[in-house]
Amino acid sequence: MTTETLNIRQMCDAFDVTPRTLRFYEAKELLFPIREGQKRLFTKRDRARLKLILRGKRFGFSLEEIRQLLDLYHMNDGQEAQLSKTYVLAEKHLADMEAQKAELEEAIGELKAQMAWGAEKLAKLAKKKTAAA
Amino acid sequence: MTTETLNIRQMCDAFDVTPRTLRFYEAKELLFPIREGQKRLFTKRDRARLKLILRGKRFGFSLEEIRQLLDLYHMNDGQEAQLSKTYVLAEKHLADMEAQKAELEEAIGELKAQMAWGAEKLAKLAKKKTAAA
DNA sequence: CGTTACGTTTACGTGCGCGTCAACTTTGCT
DNA sequence: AGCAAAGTTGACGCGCACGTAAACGTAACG
Repeated sequence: MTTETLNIRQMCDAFDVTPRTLRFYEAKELLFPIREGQKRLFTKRDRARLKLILRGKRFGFSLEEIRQLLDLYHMNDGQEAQLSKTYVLAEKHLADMEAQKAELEEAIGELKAQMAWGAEKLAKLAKKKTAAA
Repeated sequence: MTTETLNIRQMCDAFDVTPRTLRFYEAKELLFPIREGQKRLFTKRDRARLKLILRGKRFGFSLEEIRQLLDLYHMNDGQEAQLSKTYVLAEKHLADMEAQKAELEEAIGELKAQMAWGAEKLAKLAKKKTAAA
């Protein structure tokens, strides 16, 4: 296997974030790196979680919302009592995401239309210039 | 036609925002309500812009990014010099949005998979309870 | 004429997501 | 032993997107 854990620098390079960000996420209980002495070691689980965190951010979720969602992905068998609550939360997020997808598709359509309009205008300007030359 | 312009309260009710938000957007030059005395009147153009602003926010764009994008939607014939620049900007945003759409679809797929896993667990728990009763 | 409702400006405050020191420990060379 | 590199813990700072309170204008209503 490749290196089982990453130190903070490797983690930063791998995900293009700063050490401050990783420590901040740990403070907010989004990541749980293990300690070797006082140094952090990021496990495969942390890498999976960070990927989800960064994705969530791109979708406009707050870190707190993301933290709650991560529970679904990293639920283990000792926490079955919470599973139902987490499931309901996931349903809401799924609905959010699908709504966002629909809106995104609409927005893309509109933007394309606007761009087509702009392209036409630009073509006219180019023509004018050519004619003037 | 219905009311041609809206006062600040009507505008707030129509879009579920606060007066502070509308004034803030005006200060940032995202909206340009006309004045009747010192009171703001929001035109159809402002309503169209606000709709785009709120949409942009949901997609994670900053107000400054949104302000620049709005130029594409409200380009008039006096500003053709800027058109090319705005067009390039729009291309970037379009690429962003399509990338986001792809990622969103992937995320939705993964979340659904996780939820299926969770649903199975829940079913098992329900069974156990039934058996115990 | 007062007062109630709605709007305005000005200005300071707030929560989030980190950036940026400063001061210190630990580790790895040489 | 000495020293630089890498990492750590506070703690304060900052930009964004507003919230919130104070003090004021004005238009309408009884």
